[in-house]
Parts: sequence; C-alpha cells; structure tokens
Amino acid sequence: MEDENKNLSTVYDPKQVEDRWYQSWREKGYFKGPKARKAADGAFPDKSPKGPFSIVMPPPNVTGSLHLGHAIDNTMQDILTRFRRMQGYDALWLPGTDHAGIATQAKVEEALAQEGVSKYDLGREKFLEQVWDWKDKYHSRIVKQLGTLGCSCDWDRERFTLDEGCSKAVQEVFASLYEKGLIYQGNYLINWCPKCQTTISDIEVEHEDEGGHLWHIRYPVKDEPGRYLVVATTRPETMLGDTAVAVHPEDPRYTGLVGKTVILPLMDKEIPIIADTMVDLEFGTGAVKITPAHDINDFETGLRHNLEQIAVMDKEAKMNGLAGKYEGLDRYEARKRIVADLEALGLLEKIQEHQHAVGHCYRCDTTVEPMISKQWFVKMKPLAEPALQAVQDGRIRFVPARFSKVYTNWMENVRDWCISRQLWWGHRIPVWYCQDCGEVICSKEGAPAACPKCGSQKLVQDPDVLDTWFSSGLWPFSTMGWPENTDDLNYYYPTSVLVTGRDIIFFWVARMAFLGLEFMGKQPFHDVLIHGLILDAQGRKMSKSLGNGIDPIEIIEAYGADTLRFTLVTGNTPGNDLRFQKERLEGTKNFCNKIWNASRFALMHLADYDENAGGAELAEPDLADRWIISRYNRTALEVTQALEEYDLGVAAQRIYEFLWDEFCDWYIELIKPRLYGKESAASRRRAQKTLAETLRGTLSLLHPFMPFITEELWQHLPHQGETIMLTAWASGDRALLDETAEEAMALVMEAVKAVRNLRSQFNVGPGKKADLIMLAGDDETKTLLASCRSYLANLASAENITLGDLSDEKPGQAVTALVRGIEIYLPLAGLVDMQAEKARLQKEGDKVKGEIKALEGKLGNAGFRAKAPAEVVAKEEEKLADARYRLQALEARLAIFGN
RNA sequence: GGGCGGUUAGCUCAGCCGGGAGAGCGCUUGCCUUACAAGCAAGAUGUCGGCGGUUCGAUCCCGUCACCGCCCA
Repeated sequence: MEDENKNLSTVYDPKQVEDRWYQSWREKGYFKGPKARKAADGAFPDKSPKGPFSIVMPPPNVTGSLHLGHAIDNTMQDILTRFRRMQGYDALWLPGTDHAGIATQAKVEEALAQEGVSKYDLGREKFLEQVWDWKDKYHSRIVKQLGTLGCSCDWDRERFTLDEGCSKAVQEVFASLYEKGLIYQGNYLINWCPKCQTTISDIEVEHEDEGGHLWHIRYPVKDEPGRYLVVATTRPETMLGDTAVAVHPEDPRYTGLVGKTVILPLMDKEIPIIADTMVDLEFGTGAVKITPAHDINDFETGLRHNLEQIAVMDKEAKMNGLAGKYEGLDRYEARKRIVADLEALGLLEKIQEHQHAVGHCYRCDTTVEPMISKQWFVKMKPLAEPALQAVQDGRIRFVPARFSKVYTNWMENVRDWCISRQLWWGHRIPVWYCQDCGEVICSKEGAPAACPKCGSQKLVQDPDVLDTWFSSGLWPFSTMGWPENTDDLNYYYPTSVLVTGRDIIFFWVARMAFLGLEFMGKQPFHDVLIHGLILDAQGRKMSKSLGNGIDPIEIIEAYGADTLRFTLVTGNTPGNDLRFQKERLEGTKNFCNKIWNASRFALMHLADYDENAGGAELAEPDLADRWIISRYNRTALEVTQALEEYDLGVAAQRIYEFLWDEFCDWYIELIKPRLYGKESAASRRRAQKTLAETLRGTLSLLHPFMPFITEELWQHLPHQGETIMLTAWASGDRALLDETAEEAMALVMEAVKAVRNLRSQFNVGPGKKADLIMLAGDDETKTLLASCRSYLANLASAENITLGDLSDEKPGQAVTALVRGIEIYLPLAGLVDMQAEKARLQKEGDKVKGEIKALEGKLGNAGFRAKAPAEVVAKEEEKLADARYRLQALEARLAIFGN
C-alpha cells in the first residue's frame, strides 16, 4: 500500500473521486459489450456462457436537459446493467436520444420568437438547421449528465431517433405497413392544437376539469310556432355547424318529433331531428345538437346518420366563411356574441354553471380544437391483438404486475393511431403525390424519379412528418441495426428488460410492443420494470410552470452521484411515486461517510497485511469472524435475490443495514483488540483477512448502487484485477452460513446490550469500569461466555468478569438483567440508588405479568390449540415458559430487597 | 362515470404465505471511547383511516364508507 492510502481524509468528498473514475472506465472501454471485442471475421468470439443481457435506454428528449425522473430511470438501468455485468452476462446498455418532434420544434420556435423571427421567415431548411443546433447543444448536455450520474452504457452504440439508421427503419416500417394496408389516409376528426398548428394524438391531449357553462338554447320546431326543442351545450359557437338535433329514441318527451325539422337559430337553416341511442337521457334536456365537424361523438353520430360535416373554424380556431356574420372572430369571442344574439332573440332559455373536462395540448396547454382533417392513420386492431396476447401469455411481463392492466385496457380500446404531424422537425412521411394524375406513391428509397402511373416527374412529397412515437416505437430494434440482419439483433433482441416511468405505458411501451411483434416477430423486451414519478417534497408533480423541478446535476454537485442514486432507489416500493426530500440525501451522504471511514479504519490496520503472503501463521476464525462471514453471505444471497426480482430498494436497504449495523457497529468493534495486537499475531492476521475480505465483498455488492465510492475504496484495499466493476458478483455461499455462530453472537450481543442498558439507566458513564457477574444454567452457555470474555469486557466496558452457575450465591447489592436464561449482575453498591433498582424490578415484573396473562389467555383458547399450526402453539408455549421464568427470577430478586 | 394507487410513529416511508409493527429523519438522555460528532451508546412514541365480515387469530383476506392522488372516458 502506498502511503497516501493510509491518509484518506476523514470526510468523504465525492468531487475528488467521481469524474476521475468515470473518465477512466470509459477510456478503458469497460462499458463496451462484446462487440468491442469482436474479431474481424465473426460474431462475438468471447460470448459469455451466461449469455446476453440487454437494455435499451428510453431515449431522453433533446428538448432540454435531464430531470430527476431521468435520474431515477437511468440509475435503475445502471444498477441492473452493472449487476448483470458482474454476474458475467454480456451486458449491453444501449444509450440514445429522441428528437421529440413537437416539443423540440416548439422550443426552437419559442427561442426564435424571442428574436422576433418565425419559422416561416427562415423557411423549412434553415429552420431545421436551427433545430439541429438545438439538438446538438442539448444532446451533449444530456450525455454529460448521464456520465455524471455514472451510467455505464456503451457509448459506441449510441443512437438518435433521427439518425440515418433509425430513419431507414422508419421508412421501411411505413412502407411495409402501407403495403399491408395498415396505414391509410383519411378524413377524420383529429385533435388540433391551434397554437402548435399541428394535430396531436388522442393520448397527447390532457383533460382537465374546468368550470364552464351549460347554455340551454331553443331551436324552434318548423311549422309549429311557439314550439321549441331545447338543447344544452357547453360550446354554443359550434352551433353554426350543426347539422341535426338528436334525441334518444325512447325518450317520451320527444316521441313524435323525430323526423321533423328544427330551424337552426342564427343560421336560419333547417336541420333534422334524429334518434340515436348515444344520447344520454339524464344529461341536460335530453336533446343534443349534432356538430359532426367539431366534436368526436357528433362526428361518429354524423357518420351513422349520413350527416353533412360543416367546419366553421379555421386552423387558428377563428370562425371561417361558413360561420356567416361571425366570420373572423376568435372562438371565444364568437361564443360571447352568439350567446348575446341568442339572448336578444329570446332563444336562450337558461345558463347553468357546469364542470366539465376540457382537452388541452400536452405541450403548450392550449385548448385543443377537434377538427376534420385529412391525416395518416395506422389501423390498430390487427396490430393490437398480438400485443395483447404477448402480455396475456407472459412473453411480456410487467413489474409490478398491476401495470399490465393499464396496458391491456388501452390495447383493448385502442383507436386508429393518427401518425401525421404538421411539423417540420421529424421523419418526413415517405409519400409523394403526382401533380398530374394524383397518384399517391409510397417509397422507402427516397423520391421516386417519375410517377409509376403516368410517368410525370412533377412529384411533391407530403409536407408532414411522423409522430415521434412512430420512430421511438422501433427503438429496441432500429438501434440494433434493423432492417439489416445484424449480429446485435440476433444476439441482443429481444432485450431483457425495459425500465420506464408509469406515465408512458401506452405512449411508448405499447407502441414498441406491437411494432416489435409485427416487424421482429418477437416481443421487444421480456420484462417491463415500471417506476413511479418523482414528486416534490409537498407531493406535487414536478413541472416547469410550478418551477419545482430539480436538476440532478445540482444535487450531484452538493452530495455526489452515489448519494443521489442511492437515495432515489431506497425508501419506496416499485411502481410507487417518490417524494423527493433533501433530508433523505443527508442520510445517504452520512452513509457514504460511514463506508469511507470504515474503509479508512480497515486500511489503517491492513498496512502490514499481504493477502498473498504464504507461510504466516493464521488463526482459525473465531466466533466474531464466523459470525460476520455468515452474515455477509446471508446478505449477499438476499441482495442477489432482491436484484433478480427487481427489488432494488430492498437490496440497497439490506446492504445499508449490514454495513452499518453489523459490520461497523459490531464486527469492527469486536475485532479492535485483535487488530491492536492484544491477542496473538495469528489471531490478528485472521481478523485482518476477514476484515479485508468482508469489506471488499460488501463494496462489490454496493457497487451497482454506488459505483464511485466503491471503486475508489476497492482500489485502495488489497484486491486483484483492474476494476471493481469487472469483478465477479458476490452472490453469497450457502455453505458459509453458520447458524450456530449467528445464534451464539446474538446471545453475546443481547448480553452486551443488557449491560449497556443497565449502565445507562443508572448513569454509569463509559469511563467507569464496572464488575460483571454472569450466571448461566448450562455448560454450553458457560463455555460460550468464557470464550467471549474479552468481547464482553470491551463492548460493555467491564472489568473482572465473573462467570458462574445459576445455583451460585447471588450478589446482594447489584442491579440485574435477564438475557436468555443468563442472569447478569452489576455490583454497583454505593454507586446507585437501590430503591430505584427495586422500583425498576417491580415495574418490569408488572410488564411480565401482563405478558403472562395474554399468553395464558391465548393458550387457554381451545380453538387456538386445535387449529393453529403446532409450531405456532409451541412458540407461544415457549414464550409463556420464558415469561414465567423471568417473573420468578424478578420476584426472587425483589425478595432480597425485602419490603 | 370506469380503473388504479394511497391512508401505518411528529415527518417521509417499509412491512413476503394472516401468528401481535419496523427503518431513516426528528425527539430525550449520556458520551469528543486512538475509523467516522456527517459519530457512538441508551431510550420514548402507534385506535395500522372508519364500520362490518371471514378466521382460533386480521395492518395483511372479503365487503362497505370516508378522504387524498393519478389515469382513462
């Protein structure tokens, strides 16, 4: 060991450690999968017998930088990847980013607007250059952030949804679906964002409850002066496009009216009264206006009844030429005017306050306007079926399982997917229109030279781009080289697990599922590990508008990446949301410091230890050694199992408890005398060996969670190999579990605690050594206590420990405790108030009496004895016997004090 | 309207197959004990949301109600 090793600072400073190691790992190529080792001629000569383990990173949007949600997502992936890599799998974690069409375009437009420039000023090409600049800027920031977090992904395989390979995959998929008739162009009522000037898909619409009004409007029945049909609407401005009024066929209020017509007010136009079962008898007046061009339900009703579709608004949500005198007005202005005009005509019956859900653009929050428009759609039914099947038969497994319901519900009720977007940033739709004959040509090989039908060269490409999720839906295979048949695809697809947030199950997980099944014939991932959202300390979602978002880099600078990572994966349960509180970071930071100092301690005492030196005398492991080895192996087994079951929080918690409570608080304290040379050199050497090995193993268990501090300390400790990240995973060895040692240690620990407790209760400070008398009934216990004399002396600050038999004479002036049949006496005559001891014993006796009563009641219950499992009954009986013994001992003790 | 999650110590949360409930932080007391005061030791604290049911036994299973959050329509 070099000298500096012994002089680690007493406080851990992540800044001195983290960047340095990340650089080193990356330079040495530790993150690379076997492709890096691939021979020139063939595939994966170094394939691990364990086989592949693969994850594709959910690509962060290049819209901006990463937030805490990304931090938890990528931390979880890194933990799994590092764990499997250490286990010996060919672990591939493939990183990348997403072009995020609408969001990124909106950001760039916003930025340009600051300078008073619009995208139209620039034109498509120049504008896209700006977006690429934006992409470059945020992409490099994201990559840096992922590195700061410690992500061990294979950067050589990094991808971008808009790169050449992904674009090729997109064109291939579009063309293929088009040929299969699964992509079609149609007029449909879509969600239009008047601000973003594009369609958005159903799931991009966010519904929010708003306080609005329900206007009750009288529609005069034709040829029946004075008779009206009253319709209730939340959107009176759309009435200009009404083409019918519908009532329920069984509504007694309106029998006889169906088939007649009403006069549409303000437009003086006749529209029919139709009957349709979709009308809700309870709602409003039971009569509804039908505006097929402005409402999805009305659109469908219109199709059933062959109604005309009259759109009365333009793309900016202003009233158009079909809106009569309201032309040019904004939709809300038109609403006001229409309501006023109806009122003036006496056609407004009443206005009610009304709470209703209004759709907003997920990106800019503008109220979405349903619009009739010609768009491209993916036919979903045939694709959804296999995707449902894959989850039902377990080829895709959600963790936690309840999330499969979210997926299934969506898949079962799926509507055709509108995939065209009126944006510039994205994959251009690979379709050309012949200007001469109108032929529609889909080409995956770029612009066709001439129209295959008429030979014309006047071809114009569809101006629209595809929904971003169309390309991210191909991510698990497009990133591995599809449509080429690559080694990566053959080896790593399907991926092992997808780690993502519960908010994009149908946005993304579902799309990858059906596209993967359709184009690869196999599901894109076996397991889908879902995590919750990160909320702020008050339990609110983090959002731009609230300004409560947190930049992970900020946290890392203050606490270190290890601390952030560990904090994010502990303290909650899979799939549940996590409240992010700074206090929890403090706790983890302290844990880092604990690890740091435990290692510092170890290094101080290992300076003269060479684990490879033969010949030196080595004592047999003593009880403490056997105990910590057993506990360590038990921990390793449990941690391994928890990680295999994706219980990352449980695994982390187990390591925390082992390291702090057992290794630091007990084992290190137990072996101090041996390390200080108070026993034989051979014993010291055994303690050194156990200390070094256990600590090194524990660091490797912790490595996936806290990669930096573990690497730093591992490098200082005696070790073999270049890096902790490539050491074999410590899975734990059942053969090294030692129940006897654990039992024996438990007794010693209890005895120590009992003595400490007495000392504390009677204010005997740690400086005051006290005598200790321990009486046991059986030889085994006596032997154990005798062998642990020095432990007891050190940990309980005792001197002159007397061991004896229960039948021995008991000291008079002493305070006492009972531990598993051992009577412990601290002769503190003159130091403590014996009246206090008497009171304490009486109180304890009362407590035990209560226990006895409860146990007797339970055991006296015939039903319990008859029906409870024998071992449960036996356990209760044992408890009762023990309690009776304790009571008897307490009473005997009290008798000494007399009354 | 439908679905999902939650309600456990002052706070944030764990709690497996039903056998009498835990952690971290905070709090109280005592300690600068030669790894760590970002520490050590010893403590205190619960109608496990309400009501009903199943059971020998319910924080856990069933029903129901209340409140909070999310998703879908």
